[in-house]
Amino acid sequence: MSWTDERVETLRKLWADGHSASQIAAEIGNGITRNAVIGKVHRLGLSGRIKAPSSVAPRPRAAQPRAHRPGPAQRSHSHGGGGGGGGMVRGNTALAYAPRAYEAPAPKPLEEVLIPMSERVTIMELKEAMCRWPLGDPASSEFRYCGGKSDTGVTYCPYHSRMAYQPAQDRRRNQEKRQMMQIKG
DNA sequence: CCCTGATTCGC
DNA sequence: GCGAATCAGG
Repeated sequence: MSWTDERVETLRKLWADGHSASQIAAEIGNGITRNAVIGKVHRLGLSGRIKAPSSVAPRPRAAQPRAHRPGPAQRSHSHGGGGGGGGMVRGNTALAYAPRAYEAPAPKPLEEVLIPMSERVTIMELKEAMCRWPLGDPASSEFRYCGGKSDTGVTYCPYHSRMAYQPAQDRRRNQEKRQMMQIKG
């Protein structure tokens, strides 16, 4: 199998959409591994996604003499290990951030400008039937809760309930894969 | 431990 | 060009 134009298109789309390499590999399937995805991403020149340059230390190159690849079934138990020798999807921290957060001069939350000060409540004013959606920095004295009306025992108001449960849609394909690695060893 | 992307380099 | 092995970080 090789990288067809169709696969490259899928790769670019998913990568730009913030999917992790292992997720894309699982999505394309057909023996495409996470490493293959990353390698292709580099060759396509779209590797630098969202990370800040200072986040990754500039490692010295040509300084890691690696033993020649001995064979397909021989590998030392080191760190990483090529993604676990078939490591698949589970955590996906890449989905946590947007693919365009590299230039954010205003770290202020969006809700802070949308919700008037008068509608927000402190933790002391918070009642059971009030929305507990956090606003701002919890370590700051300016920290407030939404305070919108919510049913007793319900955490959020209808508006924030949607936001809280929005990123719950794709948790399917990794189920079988994760079981394979669970039962091994 | 699990994961992530980055890089190297034999093929 | 491809991708496994490896590295480095969370």
